Amino acid sequence: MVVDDEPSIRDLLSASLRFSGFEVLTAADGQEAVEVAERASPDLVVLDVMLPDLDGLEVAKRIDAPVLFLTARDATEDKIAGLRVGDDYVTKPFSLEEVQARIRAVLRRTRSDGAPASRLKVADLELDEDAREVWRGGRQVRLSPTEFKLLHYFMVNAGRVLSKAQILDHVWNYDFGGDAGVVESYVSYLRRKVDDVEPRLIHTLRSVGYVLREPPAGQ
Amino acid sequence: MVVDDEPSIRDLLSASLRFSGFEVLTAADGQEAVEVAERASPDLVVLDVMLPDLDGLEVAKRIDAPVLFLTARDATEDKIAGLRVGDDYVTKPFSLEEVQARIRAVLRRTRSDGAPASRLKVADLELDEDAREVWRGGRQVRLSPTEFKLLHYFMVNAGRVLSKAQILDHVWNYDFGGDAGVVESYVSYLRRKVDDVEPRLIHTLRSVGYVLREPPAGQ
DNA sequence: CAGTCACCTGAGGGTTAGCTGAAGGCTCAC
DNA sequence: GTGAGCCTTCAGCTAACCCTCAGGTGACTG
Repeated sequence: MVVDDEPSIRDLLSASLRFSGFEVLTAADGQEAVEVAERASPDLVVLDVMLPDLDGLEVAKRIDAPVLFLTARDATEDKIAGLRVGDDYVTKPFSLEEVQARIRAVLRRTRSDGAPASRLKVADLELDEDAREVWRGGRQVRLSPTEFKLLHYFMVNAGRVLSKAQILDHVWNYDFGGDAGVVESYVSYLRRKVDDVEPRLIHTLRSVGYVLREPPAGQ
Repeated sequence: MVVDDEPSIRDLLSASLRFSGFEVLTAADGQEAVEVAERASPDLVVLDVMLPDLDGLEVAKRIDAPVLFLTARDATEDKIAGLRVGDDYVTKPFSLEEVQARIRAVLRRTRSDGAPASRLKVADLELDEDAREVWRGGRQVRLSPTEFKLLHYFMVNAGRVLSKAQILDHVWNYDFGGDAGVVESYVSYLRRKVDDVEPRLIHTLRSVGYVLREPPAGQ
């Protein structure tokens, strides 16, 4: 369930989550959130701390589900200190990558703790979401936060061609005004750090976008 | 079993304990506590001394399980003098680290006393929960209470990345209003005391958090 | 084959997260 | 009351990081 009074944020999040295969309900204020949660008992609630009626933390108390808070970058520390175990938060403006990563982490933690081990793998390139570690051919590689988010987005969508606009929308904050040049820069960084050996995994499709995949045998 | 009339405390504790792998029942007052305990015979009861109906000590008498009392910081001494062998207490406001440490200690004492040895170990860093002693590379290190709680939290979660918010929520008291700067200070203290030799075990993940782990061979 | 366009990448500046020394206030023991 | 140890805040500093820009390179087009 997504709870935010701003329609643009609500739509952004719910569209992105639906696309990723989640079932999504929405609510525009605290009152509605509590009611919907009671009827539908969602697995997780994405909840803006600043709501027109009730305080987000108050809403969280009345809901029996883990919560991912959305908060302004400044007003955080003190208030969020009150979050329960299992909850988490993301500061606005966020990127969709960030929100989805946190959602998955919370669900993984909450849900039956037996299995997870969140490891993505493409050829000899491996990424551990929990430990935030990346390996190429057995060698560990250190990535900056943005590099990590970008590589993660590539690996989740391995084999799929991603346009620079798509990448910008998912990996960078939703209010980022800059141009696509920054994507080129970061692809360059990633190539140097994790794609400097054969087989090359990050491929450019001129005037279309990028794709991460293992090249076919005869190439 | 967690017994407290304040829902927020009840939720905080039961969520935290479930997350750590305990099975948790709850009760909101003394009457309910006695009933539930009779049916379910819990291994241990976390019990608020101040309950709306019965006195916590009265409840404890009627329950056949070790008890961890929750008490206000002041009203302690005289009252708690009445606790039985095997029981223990924690003053409000507590930190989750504290409560879990005491719970484990009580269970260890109560349960078949064959196998305690509560020693955590990561690389050449060792921590004894009972003795509250810490060694690095054979040399004993003196830690303040907060330093010890922080290191303990790190070691219990060795290999897992912990955000400053998570650390704040577990190691500091639940009503601590301060900001995350204090975590940085304490990490700094810990580094000086227990992580001033190779291999470094406490690692910073910029804008993510900290992790305690043995660095991989190739780095 | 020349011109154009998309992309690559090195360099540089502004910004921010985190580290740490210092200082003030608190508690507790003596 | 006094001192020691402890907790917390704060500010200056550093290093890492993010983004921009511009020159260069290779690919496609006419």
